[in-house]
Amino acid sequence: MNPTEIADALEEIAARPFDGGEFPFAFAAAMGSPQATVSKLRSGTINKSKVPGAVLMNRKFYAMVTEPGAVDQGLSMIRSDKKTTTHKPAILLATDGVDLSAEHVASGDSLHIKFADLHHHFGFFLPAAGMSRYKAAEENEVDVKAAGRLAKLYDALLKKNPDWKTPERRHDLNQLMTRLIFCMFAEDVGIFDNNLFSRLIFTHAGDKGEEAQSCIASAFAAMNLPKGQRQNLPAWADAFPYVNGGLFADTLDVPKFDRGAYRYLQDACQLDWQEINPDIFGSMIQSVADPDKRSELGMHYTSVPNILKVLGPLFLDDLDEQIEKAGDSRKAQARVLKRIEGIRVFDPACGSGNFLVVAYRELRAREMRVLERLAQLDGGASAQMFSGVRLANFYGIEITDFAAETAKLALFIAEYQANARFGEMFGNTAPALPLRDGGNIVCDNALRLDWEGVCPPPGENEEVFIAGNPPFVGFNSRTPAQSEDMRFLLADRLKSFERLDLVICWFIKAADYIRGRAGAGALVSTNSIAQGVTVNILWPEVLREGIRIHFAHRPFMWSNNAAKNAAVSCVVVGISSSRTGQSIIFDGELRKDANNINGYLLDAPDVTVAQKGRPIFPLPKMDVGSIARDEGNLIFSETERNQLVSEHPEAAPFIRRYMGAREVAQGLVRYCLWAETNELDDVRRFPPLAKRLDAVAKFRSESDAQVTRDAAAVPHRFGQITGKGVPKKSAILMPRTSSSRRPYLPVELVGSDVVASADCQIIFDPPDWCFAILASKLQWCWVSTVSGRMKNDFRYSSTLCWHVFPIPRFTEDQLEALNASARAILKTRYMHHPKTIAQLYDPDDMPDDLREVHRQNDELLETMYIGRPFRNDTERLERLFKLYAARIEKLKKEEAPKRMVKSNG
DNA sequence: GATCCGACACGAG
DNA sequence: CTCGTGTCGGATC
Repeated sequence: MNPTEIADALEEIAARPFDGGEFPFAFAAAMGSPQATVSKLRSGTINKSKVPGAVLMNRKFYAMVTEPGAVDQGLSMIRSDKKTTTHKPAILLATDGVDLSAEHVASGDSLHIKFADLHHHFGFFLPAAGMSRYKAAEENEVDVKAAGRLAKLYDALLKKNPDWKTPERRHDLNQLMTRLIFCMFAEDVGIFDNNLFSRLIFTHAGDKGEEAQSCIASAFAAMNLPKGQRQNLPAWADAFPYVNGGLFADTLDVPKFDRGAYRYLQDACQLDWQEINPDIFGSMIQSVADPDKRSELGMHYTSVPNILKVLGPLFLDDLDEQIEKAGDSRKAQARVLKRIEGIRVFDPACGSGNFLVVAYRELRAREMRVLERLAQLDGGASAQMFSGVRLANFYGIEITDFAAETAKLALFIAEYQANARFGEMFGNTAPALPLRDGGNIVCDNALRLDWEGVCPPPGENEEVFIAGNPPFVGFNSRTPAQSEDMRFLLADRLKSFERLDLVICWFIKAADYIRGRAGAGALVSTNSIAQGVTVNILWPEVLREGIRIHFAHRPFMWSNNAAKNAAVSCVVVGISSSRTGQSIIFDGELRKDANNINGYLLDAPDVTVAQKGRPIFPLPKMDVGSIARDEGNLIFSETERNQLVSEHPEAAPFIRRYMGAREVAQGLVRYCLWAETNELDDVRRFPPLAKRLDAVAKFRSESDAQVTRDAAAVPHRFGQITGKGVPKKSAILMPRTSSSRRPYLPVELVGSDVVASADCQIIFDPPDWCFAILASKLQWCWVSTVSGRMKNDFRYSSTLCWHVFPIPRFTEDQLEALNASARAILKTRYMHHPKTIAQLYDPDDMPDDLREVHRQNDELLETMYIGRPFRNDTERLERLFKLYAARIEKLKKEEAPKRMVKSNG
């Protein structure tokens, strides 16, 4: 069951006469319980409640039918029932058939409604169906329902007209859908006479819709012809006004309707389309044309607050300031008006147009404010009939046809709604019909297209603002076509880009568009563009020849009203070709003026850190741990290992401790098989091990990767071994992924009997002072700035975090002092045995003595940099980046002569 | 729903 | 060849 089906089922219950004995079971069925489950519920076998008239379904809901007027008592009764604690229903609900009260147990939110309105609140009940709450559904009932009904109509039409499934016909079908939506909207808001469209279609199409095809075709044809030119159309079609405006410009085939499709069309017409939100609705009906995404129901739409994170600092805030400053000056206000009329907004990944819709709406709102102010200033003398904000100033590129069509429609609807408000305010408004020119939405691949062909460069008194939320696609999930697009765009420009996110292409293209002319752009992106290796590759290419980052939102968790938010950390980056204007960094609720915003989205010079496979300071090399590539077969839990060793004590030498990030941070214990290349037969002697080796060989031989298939021949060895794989005496382990909440990185020192997994970086047989550096605040600061991230957590990498970590030249004495400091930290940790690193470094619960020894370590180390401890993290980073930049400069100078020699030789 | 890291293919050097 | 990184995530409490 998806949300719309649940809504429909609840509507049916609400429409039927109330039957108290039946209601809980009907509700269970509406929530998607299969008939068999409902029967068991009815017979009492799985009804956990002992209260008469109440039904409790484990983890789903607890519903009670009460005496008339006793709804709230009923609810508090089941709330306090012990069974509620044991069986954890998601929803509590009590009703007497007139009123209904319900409660969402986890959040405590409650609902008090008339029983007959049950279906209007279906979003609230979704947890009873095992779904999480879907706020979009609660707030935008009409949008969800509309999307659901359109999906059914779409499916029914495709079923009846299989030949329409071809890509060419799909466009026609998509256009048909948007025209139908327009008509349904128009007849509900008064663009058409009340119910004009549905009345005429349902009168003339026959009871079963046998004539729907020709009726709709006639209606559309009429709307595309001025009255008086409709001789060839049936007389009834003359009632339609002339609409035109792109939407109806082309003639269009209409598919055949069968009874089902016809009924779904009727259902859709019955909705009150006046209430739909063009921004959200657009995203929702995108899923209509893509059955795979039906269950998502617009999950990835950008919420209005997130859109405003882009549009606000891009130009709306500036406009507001200008309006504010203009004050009582007629001339200044008129100038603002002029500027608003010259603003063009371009979304190169516009989807169903929600950025454009919001931008349009916001511009209209500001225009209204200015007009209002002007009317006050001159007593209405300058009142104007029409808005100067034209849809033609809104440009979009969208790759999927249905979304592109929807975007055009959404803009029309937004325009209509804005005009209606304009009319309310000023008493006059543009006639809704015929539609004027629409937005310039192009259905094409933005990465292949010359953007200037879509949105011509701004002329005199014009500004273009690029805004949008392009797709984030990591290299693992890219389609071949997307990879091709990246190569097409980037092959000649970037040294390595294959592993970067697709989203960077939009930044490159946006920078190209605005470079050398007045312009600005801002895009939502995954935070990976401001972290890790991407920074040094992407930003030097974007931030050249006058482009700067003029505002940025530091990473925030993606969220919209959808039930299951995409779990991704996002940033917004605004780039501009203008040197003037304050740079601003937004961090959560904070807003901070910046001198310069660099690729890490920090207020710092444009230094970006490049990966280095070897240390560029006097530090030992750090490696990534070894990778088993074994489908788990070379790895043993503690129990498995103990069992093996008790059965085959001679196998013990082949078993070693195996440590990943969890083992380091949380003290888990795992083991792995570890043998030398020539020991395959020695390992095979043990039947349990032989079995595992076979599994490894099988798994590897079926791999897509050549290197892994090759490794099938040595199943007793890890698929990728770093160096010798094991230390002589000791090793420092640094988890590759770790929580960023800890005040220090969870580094650990281990003995020789350990194999590090790829979830750890490892320094083999290190001096102790390395530990002191890795455990320092300075290292933490550096890592928090330059490391890659997973969500918001650190991805430690040797190439960015260690090999390039700036240190001063230490004296022998200083190294000795750091050695001692490292041992002091370790000793303090041991005193808290058996507490794990995760427990010891819990930011809320770090022991005082450990805190103190770390403070001393920091003081010792930092004094070696500048003769005293640093005052704050800003000072730490400044110093580190200065040292880094100087070192890179020096290396370049050393490199240059070498290259000369090479090229001469 | 907050928190915290696993495993591997695949590209880069 | 050897080595390192990313993941509009996922498991787990």
